[in-house]
Amino acid sequence: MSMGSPGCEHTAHSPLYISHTHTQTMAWLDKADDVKPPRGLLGLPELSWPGVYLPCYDILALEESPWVLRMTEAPAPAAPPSRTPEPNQAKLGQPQDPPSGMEGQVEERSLEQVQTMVVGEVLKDVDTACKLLNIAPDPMDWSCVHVQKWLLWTEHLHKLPQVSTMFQELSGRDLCSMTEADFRQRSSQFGDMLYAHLDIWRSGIFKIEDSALVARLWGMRKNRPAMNYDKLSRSIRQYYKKGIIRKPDVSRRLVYQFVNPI
DNA sequence: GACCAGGAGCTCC
DNA sequence: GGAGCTCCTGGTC
Repeated sequence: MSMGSPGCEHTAHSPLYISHTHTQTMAWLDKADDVKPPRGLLGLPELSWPGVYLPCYDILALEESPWVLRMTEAPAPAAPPSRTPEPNQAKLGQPQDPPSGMEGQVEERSLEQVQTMVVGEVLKDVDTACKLLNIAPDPMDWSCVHVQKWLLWTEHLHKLPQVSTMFQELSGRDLCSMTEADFRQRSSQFGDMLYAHLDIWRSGIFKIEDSALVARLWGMRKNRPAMNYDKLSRSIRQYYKKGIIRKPDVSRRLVYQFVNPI
């Protein structure tokens, strides 16, 4: 794959890229030396594709809310400081007594929604960063320059101090081989946050939780009322030929993987 | 029964 | 002509 070369000018897709409705954004991204993320232009409609599951965050997006996730394997990344309007968000990552009754359900739902928002926003940021920085979606392909670009962008996005200076001379491969403890060693305050963000970048695999629901919503999006999963899956298989989607190496039912563009 | 894979025909732009 | 939907057959789990 050639996308890893420094200065490469291609426009990379997000690991979660499904289709391409952001032509307007692409037009100015190509000449973006200024890496300030366009906060108001982060929209990527397909990222809120309902009924899709992300293994590392156990995310299931439903029709009523863009993203719903269940925390079973990994915590959501730390909330960006600039995106913390809800009081509940301060509770992320903190141990809590299990809620009880209606009040507990409401609180749990609020927490889910906040977590949903955070992860959804981070996933949008991934796609935006790929285009803004001209870097590959797969961190394994990053050069040292790309790593620094990513760090500078993350600094800017989350108003961090100069963490990039603590990760110099590291390629993407080096970065991916580091543990969370390694990250914390380099930045005790923000290492875990950076590690969580990198973890999202490394995720290319998703699972369809409710095939019927996904098919129904796909039909709504495509204005095909008769859509069902049989037809949807046929469409997905068409993406195999285009190199957009494939089955993971260990094939499982309803599990697909986005393919990095060449 | 549900999912997977792929061929072939069709419609739409 | 390409993209995507639809229908179909056959296979696997």
